[in-house]
Amino acid sequence: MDITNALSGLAALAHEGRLCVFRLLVKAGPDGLAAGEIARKLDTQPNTMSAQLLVLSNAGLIAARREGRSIIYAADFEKMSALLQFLTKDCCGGRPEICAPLAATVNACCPPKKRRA
Amino acid sequence: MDITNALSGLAALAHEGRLCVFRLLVKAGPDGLAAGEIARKLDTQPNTMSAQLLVLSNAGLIAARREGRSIIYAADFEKMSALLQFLTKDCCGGRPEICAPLAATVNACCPPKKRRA
DNA sequence: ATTATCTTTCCATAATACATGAACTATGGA
DNA sequence: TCCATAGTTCATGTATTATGGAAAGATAAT
Repeated sequence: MDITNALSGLAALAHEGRLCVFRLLVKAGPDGLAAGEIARKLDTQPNTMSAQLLVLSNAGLIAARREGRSIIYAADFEKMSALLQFLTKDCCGGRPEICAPLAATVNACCPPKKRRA
Repeated sequence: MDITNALSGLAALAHEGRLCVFRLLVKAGPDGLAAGEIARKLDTQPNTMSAQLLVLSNAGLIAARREGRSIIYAADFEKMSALLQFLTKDCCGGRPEICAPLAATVNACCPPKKRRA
């Protein structure tokens, strides 16, 4: 993840429609959702949705695969992680208490494996 | 953190100059840096930098305080955490392995307190 | 082959964001 | 008071981006 990559990801998310799409796909998980289904859920026209999906896809935040007539989009969780890592790089300059809230959230979702939290 | 808030944060970061400013301030920590110093470090004109700082400030990602003739900007780490939490909300739908890389990064920076990691 | 469904691409219009020069405000020192 | 330093604000030209109608591409069913 370099800065160009991070910028395209942030720009892709900095748009109400696309942010909703991304969050929807994050919740949907690896199985993803069909383009038309996303458009219906978010009450957006198919061509507009297609453009939004393209932007997210170009940023690498989501990936597309064809299944019959449908095109299924799914969030790319590794890319998302990489983006967040980029933002939190050197986040607290040795002062862990600064980003403790973030750690708490992430650990609530994904508890550390070593020993048990 | 609601979606409007998140959008302004993401939009603020989706700009090369502003992203560099933010990362610089994240590294600088709570002490922050003076506006002019930031402009010099990033080789940007003072008025352009002022506009960039305003956008970040309006998004709540950084905060300003006056010290003599200087205005010191510092990253707002809580806000940053809130934004990342917003993005990772329901991030893995019960599949912790999906966002494990992020957890690893955050924990490397801010190890969980309970027991020792 | 024809038709229906799902999605994308093309194109024109409208809206928004960006960088810069010039002017302005605020603080501190002589 | 006068001046220098530190930042900000304003106006403007430019460029990028978003949207939706119309048409086209791809797949499946009859």
